[in-house]
Amino acid sequence: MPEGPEMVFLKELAEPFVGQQVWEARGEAKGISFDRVKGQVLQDIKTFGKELFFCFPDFALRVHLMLFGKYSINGELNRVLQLGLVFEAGEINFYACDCRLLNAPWEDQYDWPTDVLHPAFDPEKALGKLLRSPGRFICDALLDQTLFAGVGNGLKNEVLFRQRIHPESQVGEIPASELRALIKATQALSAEYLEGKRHGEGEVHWQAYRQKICPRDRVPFLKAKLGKPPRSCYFCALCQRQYLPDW
DNA sequence: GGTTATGTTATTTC
DNA sequence: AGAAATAACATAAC
Repeated sequence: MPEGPEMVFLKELAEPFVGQQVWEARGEAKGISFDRVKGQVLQDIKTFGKELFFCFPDFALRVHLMLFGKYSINGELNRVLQLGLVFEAGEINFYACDCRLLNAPWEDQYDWPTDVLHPAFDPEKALGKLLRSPGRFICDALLDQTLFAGVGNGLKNEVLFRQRIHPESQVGEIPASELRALIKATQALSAEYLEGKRHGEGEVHWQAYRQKICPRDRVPFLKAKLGKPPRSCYFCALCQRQYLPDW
């Protein structure tokens, strides 16, 4: 479920509830006073990276699907309900996820344009932030939500493959032009996946992530846990260049 | 039954 | 104290 484009898509699915009053709020999520939510009018739905926010006048309900999160709109799943909101137009239910209540002014905690899908995402600003840690591996940097909110392990692998960059390349050794292209490709691929969701193309068509053979070189992808902390990387030893210091 | 996994955060360790 | 490693959590598929 949980990379940025999926969350924007979910936001769009839930948009019919905006402007409606919560008829019932329930679930097992700790730290949420469901009494406080009942009767409130949903003002807006926002996303930041992989986080989804149901915005009310004095607070927001934040949902993060983590690894195994599930949701159902106008239906129920056979699991422990974490958060369920019932409106006149229907209901939305969340399971196996992290749900929290954030008190106003909660929006100040987020640097919204850091989200690669935000209209104001600024590739140059991202490049500046990226270069502050020149010694880290690019596979780690791409997953850093303070740099590229919304990028998950799938997008990470895919964009590195597309740009022909080895995951264990050191940020400071990659030419700035390549980094710029990588950042723009990350933004573009996220938008492309969102557009695919909007057109009902269920699953994303991965070229590298979870794939066996490099479609360019017809050789097996290497699969390894790289980075700190280790995360699965799928990459081609032939076409993805590794940038490392000479010595 | 064991391993793996679209992710983050709390706790422990150095 | 603070950085870094480890554990924890939830769930389905192979």
